[in-house]
Amino acid sequence: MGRRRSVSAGEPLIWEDEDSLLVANVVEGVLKLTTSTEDGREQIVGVAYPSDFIGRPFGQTSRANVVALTDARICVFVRNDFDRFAREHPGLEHKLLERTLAELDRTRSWMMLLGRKTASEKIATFLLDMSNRFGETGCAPSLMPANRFTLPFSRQQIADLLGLTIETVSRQFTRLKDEGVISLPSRREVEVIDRRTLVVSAG
Amino acid sequence: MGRRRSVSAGEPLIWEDEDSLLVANVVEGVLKLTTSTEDGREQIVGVAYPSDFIGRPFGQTSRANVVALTDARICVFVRNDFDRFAREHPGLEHKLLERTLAELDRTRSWMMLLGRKTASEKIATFLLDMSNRFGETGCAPSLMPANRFTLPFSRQQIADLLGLTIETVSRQFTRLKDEGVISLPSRREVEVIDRRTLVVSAG
DNA sequence: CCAGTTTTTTGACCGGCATCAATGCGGCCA
DNA sequence: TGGCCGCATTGATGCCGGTCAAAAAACTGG
Repeated sequence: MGRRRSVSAGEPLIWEDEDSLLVANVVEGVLKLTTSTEDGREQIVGVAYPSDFIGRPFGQTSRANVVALTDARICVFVRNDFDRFAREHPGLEHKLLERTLAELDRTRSWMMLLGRKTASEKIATFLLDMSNRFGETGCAPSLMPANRFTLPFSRQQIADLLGLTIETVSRQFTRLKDEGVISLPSRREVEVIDRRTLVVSAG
Repeated sequence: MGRRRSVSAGEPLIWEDEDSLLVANVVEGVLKLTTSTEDGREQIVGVAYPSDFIGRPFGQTSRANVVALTDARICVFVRNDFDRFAREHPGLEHKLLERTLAELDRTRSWMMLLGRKTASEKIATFLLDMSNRFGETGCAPSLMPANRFTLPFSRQQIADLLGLTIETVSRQFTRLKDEGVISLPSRREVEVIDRRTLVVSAG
């Protein structure tokens, strides 16, 4: 009953389709969920990776914008269909509940970062987070964090994720590079050289 | 199957009880969920009001601390019992899912506040939030925000909620008082005089 | 009602991050 | 290959909010 769809990097997802709201599952790629103030300040409030669920079932509509960070493939459902199907299949609802609870946990730990951490702590936490996220590929999940990975974010997006400005993000990156903690083979690539220092300075 | 329990203001909830984890429903009162760094910085990541669910069902354990802000009554369940019961009663799981999704929405909009709003915007947003929250008493829910209410938070707790220091919170309060936007009959009481200004400055 | 304690307010000062501005770099296409 | 455009880096400066310190106000128990 789901319809496959491709979205290319930078493309926003519109959640109305033939006058019915949608929900979706991420099959491949990375997407961002953002909210913004009227004067244009933006905050990334969530990041959706493969197997993550996006959209808002059951009545309410969250007004988060969804934009693909990389080329992505998603599996779209008409919300009313999904709602009905979910109610008839408790196993599905249970899985969705577990995911939502896990997402809430992650979101709450991110609140700690936004409210209380310094710029350098934010960057360190972010890099470790990325490292763990992209280490899950291959064999045992999350046991081996990746020492080298490609960021799905631009500098501006990292800033929007961490509640900083692009300049501060850039300065922190070059500082870590100068201190030999990381190296930056290219704009989007990071290599973690001194993980211990990163862990300590993550706060 | 739930066991009633009273907690007095300031008392932390311990989630282990006879070597089994717990979950609970708030019956009366207000509680805070916090996380903190090793060096003592604290962030309130959630506030639980009557009818809210607290704790972490299904396997995972979130290491948020729960402390009662006011004297409170809660209804406690042994987690394993709750998990089993929930799986056998899809209606309950559905309700819990709806609540969790709503909580996730609220948490995400709080991320915007933490990451991108200024101190005065944070305070204005907070006051409007409180006003709406405590206006729901009586007749039609959330239609009439309260112009006068009692905060369940100390200044320090407001700071921990907004990602500020107690001094900044205090200064913002006195500024709003001096500008005639609010009045402060006592430490914990607030009267909103100029709601429009508050709405505008909430960002 | 008063001494003692905690919470809040106020003040002086400072620093981290934002802001504004300019330069550098890489990718893309003609 | 060269020129352009968007993104990223670097630099100079300023301000908001944090820090440190002290005074004031509000609770507490005797």
